Amino acid sequence: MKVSQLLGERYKDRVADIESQNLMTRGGYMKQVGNGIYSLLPPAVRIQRKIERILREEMDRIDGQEVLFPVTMPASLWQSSGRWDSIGSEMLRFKDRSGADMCLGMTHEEAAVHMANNIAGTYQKYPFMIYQIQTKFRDEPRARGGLIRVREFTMKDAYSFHTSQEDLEKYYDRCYRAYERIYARAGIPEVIAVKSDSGMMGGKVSHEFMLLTDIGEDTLVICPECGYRANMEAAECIVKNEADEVLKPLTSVYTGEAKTIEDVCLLLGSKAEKSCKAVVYQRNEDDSYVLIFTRGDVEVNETKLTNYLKAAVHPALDIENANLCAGNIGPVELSTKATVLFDRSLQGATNLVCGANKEAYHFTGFTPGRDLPADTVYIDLGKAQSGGECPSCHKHSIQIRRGIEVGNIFQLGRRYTEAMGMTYDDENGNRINPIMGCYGIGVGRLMASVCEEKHDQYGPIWPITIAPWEVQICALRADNPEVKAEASKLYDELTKAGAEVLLDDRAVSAGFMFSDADLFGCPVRVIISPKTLGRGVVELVTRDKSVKEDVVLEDAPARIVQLIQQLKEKIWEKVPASL
RNA sequence: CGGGGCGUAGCGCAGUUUGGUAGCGCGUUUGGUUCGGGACCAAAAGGUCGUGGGUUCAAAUCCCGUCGCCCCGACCA
Repeated sequence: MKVSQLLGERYKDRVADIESQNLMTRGGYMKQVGNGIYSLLPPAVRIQRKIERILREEMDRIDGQEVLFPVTMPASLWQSSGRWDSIGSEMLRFKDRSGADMCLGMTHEEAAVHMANNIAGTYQKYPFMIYQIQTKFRDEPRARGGLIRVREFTMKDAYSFHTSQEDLEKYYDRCYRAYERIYARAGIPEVIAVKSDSGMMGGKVSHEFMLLTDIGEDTLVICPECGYRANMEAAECIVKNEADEVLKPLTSVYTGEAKTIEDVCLLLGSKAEKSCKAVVYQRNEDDSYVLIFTRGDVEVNETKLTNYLKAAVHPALDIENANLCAGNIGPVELSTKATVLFDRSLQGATNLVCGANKEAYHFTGFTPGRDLPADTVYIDLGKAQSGGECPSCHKHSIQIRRGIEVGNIFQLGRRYTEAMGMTYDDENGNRINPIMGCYGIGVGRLMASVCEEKHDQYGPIWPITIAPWEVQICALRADNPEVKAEASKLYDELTKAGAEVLLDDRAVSAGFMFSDADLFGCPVRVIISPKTLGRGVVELVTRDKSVKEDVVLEDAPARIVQLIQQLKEKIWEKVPASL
């Protein structure tokens, strides 16, 4: 490809806060069409095709069979699993000409079960996995971050079917390994797997693959010592309570206007971790109250709360009513309709400050083990916090980090096969619902994540395995006949040798050409100019500056092909063996 | 869905307070001079001022509606 022919413009000025969005917009990779909806230009499509190729190879390697599900589906398919009603407005629905309800696919468990049903009626077909690479539409309430969080995107989604939990787990591990290979091959071996909350997908075990970065939207809990890694949504919260030797009596103290934890603690000379607070939520379904008592410095993890209650909740809207309950240790009689829960952070705590069930008063000397009923149940509902105890090794302190979710794997169980009546006959002729797993990777998000991880202030530094072109030739002074001829010759020779080459043949100034080249981010750059030709050489540099050398003109094609090979091998060094 | 902001040339913006000939920078086209990190000179093209209505002699500007985009929050497979 010649830059003079390439569709797309590069821009000099910054256009977005998130670097991948900024660089990919400035570099002419994409153009926004609407909120969370983008068109991709040739460089981005080339990257996307290469990522898709890696995905296909790795899915095929774990015995996947590529299929294609429809984007538009009838409501009846989604009604058969119950999700037509359980999924909210993030699924885009519409009616066809006859008035029938339709929707755009946001995931394809239903379609996968529909396809597999009846054609996998005997245990002898199992296990098997089907996957597709296709467009999804999710009507996100708030798209942001360029390709990181969009409404329409390309996704690789895979669905496996098994006759036993053991078999699913074995396959799950293979897929886990395949994912590690995918990220390594795409040039970001830094991606880590974390335990995650399964959310509405159902099922028990699930992992998310995360790229650690400050702009990530997920919060992660990591133990740097033992390797414990979990999404904040799923992370256990363990805080230490050192019991005081002397237990003070429960005493009511006048605290006046002081209401917040900070104010009360300041007034009474206490610390947040020596206090107890109540947080009030309401169930979405009937607005009934849920009170959670936690240690003063511990936040409520709403995901864990939702999972425990098996009901969606929202922070209490009615502030007056909420205040009435908040901060009191004996709220049951105040609000009999409320569900009252005690967080594990209170277990073993002593001499706390807490609300006294009376306006302008607080208790001191509150010791849950003494002052609450003996049968009080303490549940883990807290948000893990930096410095807290690692739930795995129980020795070290956890860290809180941010990450982008670049993929996930779920053990789904029989949730869909049962609901949709998919069965197979086992050895004894019994009809059994197969067990499922599902495995997703967003292609565009992966591309943006690589950009996020691999760039400098001038542009992306694409790993050679997914770079839009492997080599860019910068022909400085393309108006010079000799430069033009040599650049063109090198372009032909490299292309013939199988390299993917971008030739900048425009008669623009050097600075302009180099800036554009930085935005293209090709791993290998060749510079030909009257100056280099005067010495009978071309300049060879890598985008990451690790290689910089002059090469004699006639040796250039061979050396460049060799360098490409070396860069590829470097990527493969970090790719683990497949299972 | 709540709060805030913005829609004027391909891109970025000024002009709106106080109504009166549509502006600037970048980019584009043509010609010339330059030439190793976003060069310079000259000329030119390019806009239903998001959109619908209203007020007015007169609306980018004032009023009402509507659509779209951005940011914060809620939400999120």
